[in-house]
Amino acid sequence: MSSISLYNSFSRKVEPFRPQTPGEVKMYVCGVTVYDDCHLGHARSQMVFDTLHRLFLETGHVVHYVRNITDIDDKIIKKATEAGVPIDSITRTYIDSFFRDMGRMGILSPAKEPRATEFLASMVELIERLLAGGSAYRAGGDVYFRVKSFSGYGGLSHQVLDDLQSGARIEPGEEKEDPLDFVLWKGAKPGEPSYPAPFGPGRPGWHIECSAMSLHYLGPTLDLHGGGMDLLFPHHENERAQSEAATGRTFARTWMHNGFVTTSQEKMSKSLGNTRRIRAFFEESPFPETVTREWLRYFFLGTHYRSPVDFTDGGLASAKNALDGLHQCRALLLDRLSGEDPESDPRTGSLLLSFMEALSADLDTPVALSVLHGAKSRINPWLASGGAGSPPVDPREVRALFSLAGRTLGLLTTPPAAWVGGGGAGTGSRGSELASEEVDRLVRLREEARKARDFKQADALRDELRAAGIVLEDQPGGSPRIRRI
RNA sequence: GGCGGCGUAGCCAAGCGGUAAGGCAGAGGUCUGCAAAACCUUUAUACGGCGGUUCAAUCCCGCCCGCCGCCUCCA
Repeated sequence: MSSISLYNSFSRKVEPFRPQTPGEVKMYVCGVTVYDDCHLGHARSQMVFDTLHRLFLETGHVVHYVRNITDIDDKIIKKATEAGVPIDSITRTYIDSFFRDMGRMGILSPAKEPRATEFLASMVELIERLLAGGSAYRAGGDVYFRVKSFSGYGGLSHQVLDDLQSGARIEPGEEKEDPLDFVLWKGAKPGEPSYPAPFGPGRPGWHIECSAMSLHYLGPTLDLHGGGMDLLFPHHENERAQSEAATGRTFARTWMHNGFVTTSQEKMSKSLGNTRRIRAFFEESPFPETVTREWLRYFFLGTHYRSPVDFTDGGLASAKNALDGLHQCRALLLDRLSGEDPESDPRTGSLLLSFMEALSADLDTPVALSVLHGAKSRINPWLASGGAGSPPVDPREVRALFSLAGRTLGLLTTPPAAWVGGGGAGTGSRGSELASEEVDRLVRLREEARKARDFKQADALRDELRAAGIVLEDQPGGSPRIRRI
């Protein structure tokens, strides 16, 4: 099995991935702040790390995967206040929404999904350690991290302190020693929700939860820490500073950051108001959930994780059509091989090897997909001939490859009978306005016309259905296949 | 201003020193009453521009042009 190499944001190089304990991976990925539904940016990020998670599992690693849920945050408080409801009614709503979205996308659950509210004590303890060590100080009711006390600051995001200095600001009401310093604990103002702490009631700063939770579950040194590119600075830089200041150990050996999803080439973000929600994508999809899931996954996996992906109808249509071809091939293949036990399929072979090599090379999913297509074009002629002669590649290896794609990429898992081809040119689909009884009636009429060789009438009926979003595909014997677009 | 990324066929997208993977769309064909679907074949003297290094550059270096991101909450 080829070894896995990954791009490390810290060194800015692709390096062999070597966990502290061979065969065991401690990975921590930043989850979401639960004040709104997740958008496609979150979808891609979670999908990238899900793929990595699956790759580790496939290569026999034990994976200690932790993904946090931020349920203490100013935006949550603001939303709750505006709605006049308790904070936990907001967080409960969006935690549910988050889990529903992850489920829809087929994201494998991490081993642990801690929430910030469950780790207040650990955070307080960590802050006290920093205070005791001189890395933090109290000012007003707040506690700040003293950035200048950590010599490696800026090392992760490759920022120079002086350059950062010029952009940093002190908000009104803050009493920082230095504009660069960031808050570890925010003292509560009158009327604000708060948690007790030795240094006064308040709430934790944004970064401290990740330090506390990862330390708790995974110890001082992570093998891998991931998140979106936008978390590199300041979030990850600050996490690293406070963690290393507290433990004196390397916080993360490998840092991974995924690229953005854009619309009209612009970053999709809540502040720009150009987001597209995951739930909306699924709810508006003309396809069943598992089909939509594969569709979205294929779309994102078609671009390397560090590059931006522009979310367009054209790209979506292309992804759906490409997937259709793979599914078609798989359906024929499974049918052909139905008498043979998949358990006896080969475990090795050049196809399987190329696929794994692609994934192992810094998660090169586009190349992995091309391996799938390559297998398809080699096996198709044999399949089309009804399995005559000797196949150009071992069909059982192709079956094994498709199954491998299912385990690692979450693709080609929908049963052939449940796959829905076609369409995909944009979501927000219309669906058909025709009731199925009406469709059946028109199809029957057309069949009668065809039998009578009244093709003019038959074609008119077909056109009518087509206009209503129903495409008919005649089959050799029997009734036509009905496809909704 | 500081730091970083990107620019490859109509569109999307790999490759990153040895002479351009893959997908979508298009074209032609097989099949079909005709279609659709499926299948087969086909589609870049060439990688933003100009210099340089090299036996050899899309891949390395420099400059230029264009686009994007981080530096503030953000996956």
